[in-house]
Amino acid sequence: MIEEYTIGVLSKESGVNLETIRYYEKVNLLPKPPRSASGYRRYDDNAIKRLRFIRRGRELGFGIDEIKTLLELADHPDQTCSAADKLAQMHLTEVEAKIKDLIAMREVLTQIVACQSHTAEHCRLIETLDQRTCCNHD
Amino acid sequence: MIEEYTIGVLSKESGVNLETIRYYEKVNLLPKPPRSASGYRRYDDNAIKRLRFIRRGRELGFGIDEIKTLLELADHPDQTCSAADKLAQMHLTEVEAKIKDLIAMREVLTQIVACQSHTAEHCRLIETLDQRTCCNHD
DNA sequence: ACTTGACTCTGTAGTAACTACAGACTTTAT
DNA sequence: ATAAAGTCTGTAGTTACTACAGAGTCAAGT
Repeated sequence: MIEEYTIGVLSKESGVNLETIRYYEKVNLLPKPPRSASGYRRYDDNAIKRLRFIRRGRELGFGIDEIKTLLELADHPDQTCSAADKLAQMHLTEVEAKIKDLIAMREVLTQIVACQSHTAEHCRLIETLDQRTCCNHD
Repeated sequence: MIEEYTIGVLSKESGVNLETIRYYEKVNLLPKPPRSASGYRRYDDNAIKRLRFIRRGRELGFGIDEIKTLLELADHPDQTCSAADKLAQMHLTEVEAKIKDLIAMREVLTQIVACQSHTAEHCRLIETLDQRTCCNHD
């Protein structure tokens, strides 16, 4: 049995925003589906699978172009996987760099928030940005 | 002594890209500086201070609009600081949320990278995105 | 004086990944 | 028959820049 879905149903099934689905089509992440007589997009189960694949990729922080590559790899199960391995490794490195940056931010912000501020003159945040003093200056 | 700088010097002194400085002016983060007879921007020490303030704010992850608010607060040292406190607290919450998301990504990616993959059919990354199995499935 | 190179000017367009309409048409339910 | 909900295309807005193009300006060397 071949089920067909409108874009609204596909959106709910895949967890991807309806407008985003059309956007994915425009950037060639999703193939153009067949249309009904009146021009409505008609999707099948394959589209759901593909869209879920994309959503999981996005949740892992992969970019559109990376996901395109991964989809192509997924379509060729006989190819070696070193390209995907490489992508995963590179992406992990980027994620780790972002975590490092954010943790540095968190450290400063935590110190700022931990202090009681009074007027803007002695405000911890503004002091920090002015680089007049730091929070733990006493 | 009032020192004057061209935009190129200001860029080096503040650590902010030259084009970014013009952009900051356009979005009203930096006041329009006076011009030389030939139309060149002329900055003073105050501009350096302000731009460094902005750079530190950006390094802490604050958005342009938030920094605008902080600059106004910094210009009014007699006001209470609760607005800045609130901004810092809100921003810290956002940073913590981002860290949480990225750590979740890192966890999955680390598992994927830790495994030896062979062909795309049994590729950990593609398996994960297909949600066929997870890395630690055996 | 002239030329060369570095600097600066304005304005526009591109980046990533969507999101939000406007205005028109179609389908479904009452 | 009508109204509500769904869908269509195409464009513009979001964030914080970055990258030009094409023109004018300044400083130093010859």
